[in-house]
Amino acid sequence: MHIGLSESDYPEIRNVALFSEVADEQFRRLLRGAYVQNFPPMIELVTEGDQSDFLHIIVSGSVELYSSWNNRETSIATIRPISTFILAATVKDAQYLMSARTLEKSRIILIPSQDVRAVFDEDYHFARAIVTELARCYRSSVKSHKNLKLRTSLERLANYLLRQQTYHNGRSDFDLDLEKKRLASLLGMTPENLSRAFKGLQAYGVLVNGNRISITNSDDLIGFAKPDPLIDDFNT
Amino acid sequence: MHIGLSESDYPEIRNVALFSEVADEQFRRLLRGAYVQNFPPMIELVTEGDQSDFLHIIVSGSVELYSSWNNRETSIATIRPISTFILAATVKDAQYLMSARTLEKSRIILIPSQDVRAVFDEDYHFARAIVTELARCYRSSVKSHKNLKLRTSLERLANYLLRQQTYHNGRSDFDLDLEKKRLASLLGMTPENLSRAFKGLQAYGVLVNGNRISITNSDDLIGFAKPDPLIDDFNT
DNA sequence: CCATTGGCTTGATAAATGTCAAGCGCCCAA
DNA sequence: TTGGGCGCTTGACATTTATCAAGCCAATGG
Repeated sequence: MHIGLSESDYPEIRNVALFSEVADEQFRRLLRGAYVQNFPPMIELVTEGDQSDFLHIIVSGSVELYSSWNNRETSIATIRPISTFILAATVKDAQYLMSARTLEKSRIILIPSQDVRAVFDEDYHFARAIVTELARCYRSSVKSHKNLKLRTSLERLANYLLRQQTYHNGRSDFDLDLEKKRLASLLGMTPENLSRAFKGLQAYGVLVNGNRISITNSDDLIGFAKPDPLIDDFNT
Repeated sequence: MHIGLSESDYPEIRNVALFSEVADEQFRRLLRGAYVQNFPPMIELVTEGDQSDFLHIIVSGSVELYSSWNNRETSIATIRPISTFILAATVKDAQYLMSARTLEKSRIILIPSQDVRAVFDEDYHFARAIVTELARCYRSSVKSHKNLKLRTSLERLANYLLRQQTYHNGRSDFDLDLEKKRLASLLGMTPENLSRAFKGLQAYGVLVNGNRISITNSDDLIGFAKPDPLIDDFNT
């Protein structure tokens, strides 16, 4: 199951922002102890509460970060290539705060956490990249917090759709890349409520047909959703 | 209003975890451009959307981080000495995502963001400390996210009270260190609802008298609140 | 092919939370 | 001293959201 990385994988990993500036020697050291694995869908990669052994990098597929308490479960984020996840636990050498599972067949690189910390200590560019990535994750968590506390579920859905539309280059039609029940959990509501919320957005020109979304009147939807770069932009 | 730092302030600042390991030369450089100011209560120190000019360190008093959207406002955290805030915007050279205001008369040190970034580039220990602090902030934001999505308002209040009790060394009586309306906002509810939530916790041995809280039966309250280190511990 | 499963939707209902209005009590400044 | 403002509480009510039960439909596997 565990397969060492081959040199042919290296260029791809170099493309991950975290590693693009690392000195060659340190880069090789990072990958020397690394594994790459292909996972089927719905495999639990990480369990909250466990000690952080590996930094994970998703190369293809998709991964859901989620968390449980008292028999309830909530989706916290979906991760798509190419990206790392659970970096904070790795740098702090602490317990995972979230669990992670594959949603589809996914290819994941695992780098031993201790190697990440060691290279952090030796390579300035890597340290800089880690700080940038951590700051990005932190800020994105704060945005998510604002989204949850300042908006109703209908507003969260409306803004989610607008973000998806942007992601699809502004097309008026696009497919949801997530099961609706997971989207509901991500947005902090029940699947039943999500169904009703989609109905509620018909009044603002949103048509739903299975996974297909059509936004017939962007201005109308924007008028309702009031998107805000300090909540909805992933890059600020 | 702006007052340069004097050398007598240095030892105090050294105690901030972020600076404890910085080389002396870099430490002096950081503080050379810094200011210290005393602010009255309810002064807006930082406005969301503004560019990050200074890293803030609170030396005494208390500061509320909050955010607004569409005429709604929510409290996100309260910061107490000695601690920094809004570090992520500083290291990313980005816009503030939250506003900050003093709650009481507070003493704040302001270090130009560019100096922070410059010293980060030169001093390894400082870089390490920034990463640790960022990871801590990120993880605390994730905990807060879990708290909001996995728990009802009554459960959030119950766990808040248990955390406060721990902070007060487990005493059965202690004072809230926050106005109730701010606590309500922090916990994601209205002041009216907080009043009723306190009533609802009477059944688990919580007595409220003004700002005074008495927890007459910790086990009972713990049984209801089900505190979880992965949500409620600040140090993991 | 059929039966089963799981995701999704819908309606009815319940629970949680918010809103509005009123009143109490405390603090502070005129 | 007193009047107003503000924080807090309470009650009545509205809205939002969740829960439960049933049914539809598409995908899947025997």
